[in-house]
Amino acid sequence: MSKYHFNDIEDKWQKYWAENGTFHANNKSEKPKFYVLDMFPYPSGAGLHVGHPLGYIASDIYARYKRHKGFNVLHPMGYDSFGLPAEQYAIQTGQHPRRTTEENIKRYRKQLDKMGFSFDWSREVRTSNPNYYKWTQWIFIQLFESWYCKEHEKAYPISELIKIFVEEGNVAINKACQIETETFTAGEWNSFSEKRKEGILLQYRLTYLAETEVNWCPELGTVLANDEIVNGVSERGGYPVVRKKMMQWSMRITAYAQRLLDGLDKIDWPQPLKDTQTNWIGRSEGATVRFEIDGHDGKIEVFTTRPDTIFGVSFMTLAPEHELVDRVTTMEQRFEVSKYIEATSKRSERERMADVKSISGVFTGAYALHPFTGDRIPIWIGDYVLAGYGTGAVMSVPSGDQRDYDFAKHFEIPIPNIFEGVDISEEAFADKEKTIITNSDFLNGLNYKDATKRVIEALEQKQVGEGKINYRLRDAVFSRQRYWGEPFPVYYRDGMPQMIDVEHLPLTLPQVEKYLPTETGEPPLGRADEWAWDTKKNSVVPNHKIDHETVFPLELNTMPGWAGSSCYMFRYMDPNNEEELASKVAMRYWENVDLYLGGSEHATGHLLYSRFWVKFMFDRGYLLVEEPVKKLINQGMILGESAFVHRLEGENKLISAGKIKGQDLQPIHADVSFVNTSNELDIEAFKKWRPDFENAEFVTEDDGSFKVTREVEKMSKSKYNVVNPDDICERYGADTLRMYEMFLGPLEQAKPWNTAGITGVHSFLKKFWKLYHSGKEGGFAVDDSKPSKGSLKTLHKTIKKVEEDIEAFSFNTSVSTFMIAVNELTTQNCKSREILEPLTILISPYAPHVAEEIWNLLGHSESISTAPFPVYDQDHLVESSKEYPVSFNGKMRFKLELPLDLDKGEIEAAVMAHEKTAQYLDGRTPKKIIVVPGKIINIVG
RNA sequence: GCUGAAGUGGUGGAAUUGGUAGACACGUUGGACUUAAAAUCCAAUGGCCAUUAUGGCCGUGCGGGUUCAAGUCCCGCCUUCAGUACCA
Repeated sequence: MSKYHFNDIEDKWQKYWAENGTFHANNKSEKPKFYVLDMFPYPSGAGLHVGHPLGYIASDIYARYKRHKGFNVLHPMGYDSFGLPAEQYAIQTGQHPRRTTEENIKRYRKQLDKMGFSFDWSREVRTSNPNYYKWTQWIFIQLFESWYCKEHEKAYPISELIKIFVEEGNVAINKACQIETETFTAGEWNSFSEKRKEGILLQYRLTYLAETEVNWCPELGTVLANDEIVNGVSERGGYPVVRKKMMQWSMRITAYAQRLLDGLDKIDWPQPLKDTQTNWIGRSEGATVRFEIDGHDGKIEVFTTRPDTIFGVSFMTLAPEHELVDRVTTMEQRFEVSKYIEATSKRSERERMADVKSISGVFTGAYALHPFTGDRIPIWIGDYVLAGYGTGAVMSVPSGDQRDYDFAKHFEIPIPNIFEGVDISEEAFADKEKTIITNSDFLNGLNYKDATKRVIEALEQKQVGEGKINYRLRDAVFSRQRYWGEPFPVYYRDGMPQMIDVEHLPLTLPQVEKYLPTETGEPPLGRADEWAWDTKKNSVVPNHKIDHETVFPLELNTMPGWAGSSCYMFRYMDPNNEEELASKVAMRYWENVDLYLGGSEHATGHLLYSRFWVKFMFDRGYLLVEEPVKKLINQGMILGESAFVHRLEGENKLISAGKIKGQDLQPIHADVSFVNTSNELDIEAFKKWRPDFENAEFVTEDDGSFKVTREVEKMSKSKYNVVNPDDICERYGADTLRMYEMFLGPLEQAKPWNTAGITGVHSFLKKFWKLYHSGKEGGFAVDDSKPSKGSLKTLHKTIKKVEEDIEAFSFNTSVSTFMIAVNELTTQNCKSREILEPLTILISPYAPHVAEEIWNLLGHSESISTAPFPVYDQDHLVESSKEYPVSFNGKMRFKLELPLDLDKGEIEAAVMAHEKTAQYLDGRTPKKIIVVPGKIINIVG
């Protein structure tokens, strides 16, 4: 075999790896462990395009490298197989989502196998598999059975909370944990009915049922989380979203806000991603203040980050949805107010967001009382105040906040100045650092920091407010009105949710006729005939048996997409365990993910929820670590280069790119497979694909070719710019694909795919192959000859560089290093086993198939994966002497031939002794000479 | 608006701590082999000027600064991309 027949080699080794279980990780090993994980894919019907495997290739390179380095590597893969597309396909075709999902998974697996990844497939998990989602349901039950103690910043079993209620009521615990519910004594608690007790406990559980205002998407017939909405429309499909009140399961992620923030310091994640999570959590320090209402027993509570400006308050503003609006509005203003509230409620979220500039509001006629001066402060309603943040009410300080300022100007409300030496005639003054408070009684003359401290003390003393930390983070709605998701292990007795006993899990999805919501607006599970829970038999029974004594209705909602992906990384450690999510032994060994690769789009979804669940599981002792992932890398997206032909507006005439000059044109996507690397369109293929252009006139270039224009867009089927990895593997081989994807540019950067450049990497692999096959008649020729000094240097230079590059995830530059090495060794006609064997190991993480084949030809019976990584030997990098360039005023002046065994001082002395050197052009003498071995000598003046 | 990242040849991109800018690859041009094409190999390739070999000047988005020395550090701008957005 003298030619590089990549297809044969790849088939052979993929088969060998599968048969020998080469990449099976063992839970018991003397070696140190290393856990490399990819974000598992949703198996979509479109299959993989060349963009998808980028991260998998990078993680695979790292996994193989770590194996060479002597680690026991866990590198699993699975499928996030619950999801909306399969359900929508089911709605259209009536086919069960399980079936389409399984078909898609088969296709994915085939494509992944073709690329030669070193996944341990024996550990595969699928979120839609009952053996797996049993554990998702189990975690849900644990969350239900837990509450969060703010005082200790930790989750505890709900039984401990009940004990506290029985013994001392909830006054103390509410105060300590900053929970605001009705208070009761121990005696009262004990006299409550079971139902009432359950209702109270529900307000403390980490997952709870509550009527919440949710983002309802009528088109999708479901509720969406904040991170599933982009620009006011659904992320999937782009449908409008409206606010609606519904009874929903929620996750009390807000309990963990501070710990989620603190944990970021301990993990090695990209700074932009950490910043996104920090912003999302949105911690702000300030105070709550309670304003009494004149002639009314209610109080308006506000949150402010600027309590120091409290003497600048000239009005209060409530969100239109605020519960006090109705109660405080005076008779005179009632008409105006209801008119305003109706108008704002009609405006969709999207309009409200788009229209930030226009100011609207209405006076309620009521007045609040200033906590210190007792002044009457008018209470207004304005839609610039959001119901969902803080308390939904603000104390408006027009001199210190631009929005308050604009509102006051618009409605001609006074703007008292409380800042010393500041002109507020044009705009508000919001610079905390330069603030000196004036016209403010006991705060006069103080800066922001001192004034804040003083005013909080005063508020607390008068019991009208206190210092408070507020978070932007909202509790996560956990219910979805869908079929293709995890069913809740929940039935309802007397309207109160009850958990199904853990030993009767999983609760599996029932059959339904259609996957649409019911006519009455219930979720698809409302269509199931058999969806009731028999508490005696502990099994699902037909709905007509519901008697509310022993048989109860089951929850109709299913869980959201992120439920299954929050703890899956732990299931890989022990995927077939029937008793636990994973055994303690396995978890103690694998700890958590050492390296996680995936896209940055999961910053505020999966990655935040996962951290939340893991912290909870840690609190309750089910997990031994507090963070799921130690190091995370966001790979950049590979974009597509779409091709466009241009049609003359209103005519059946297509204009080649070079003939476009200012005509009215309509760009039309052309499939990129009809376009060659010089942007020439295959007109016949295009006509066949779009028969509507069969008779179109093609205005070509002068040479008769028809050219398209190119544009970089997201790679997608609908843009006809998808490049299929199978085709690339067929034509150039998986090794070429893998190396080329790495060579394309820095891993973390978004970059367009361009097949044209692939020949460079492909010819490198051919050269690499030829390095071993240049014997007589092209036979395999490696010998035991002593390597030349040059070859040794090439090898050790390569080891050093490649090792550094892999550790820094600069996979693109290490491919260049290989190219240089192979070129040099070819020039040197190197045949020495001492060089070529380690070189093979170096390349194997990038080009595993060809390396494995060569390794085999070199006479090894074991797979190359277990070979030890070559050790770099500095001695071989250094020659006996070297010509040193000497730099001088930044420009190279001359070169000096010096032996290399000199130390720095000796080299400096040698340079100083050289009479021409020791002077600058202006005659000054350098004070110091800096020697950088192997590179340059610097003279410092 | 806020936060973050980034601006280097025709193109993708290298450049370790401030130390020969443009590695490596694509593309382009020329050459070898071939009846021819493909494949392969060799050479040139930032710009401008000079050319008898040796050379010279400019050059990392723009304007300043620090330094013997700046793509890299500092100050002030411009542009692009991403995230987020009435968060009190």
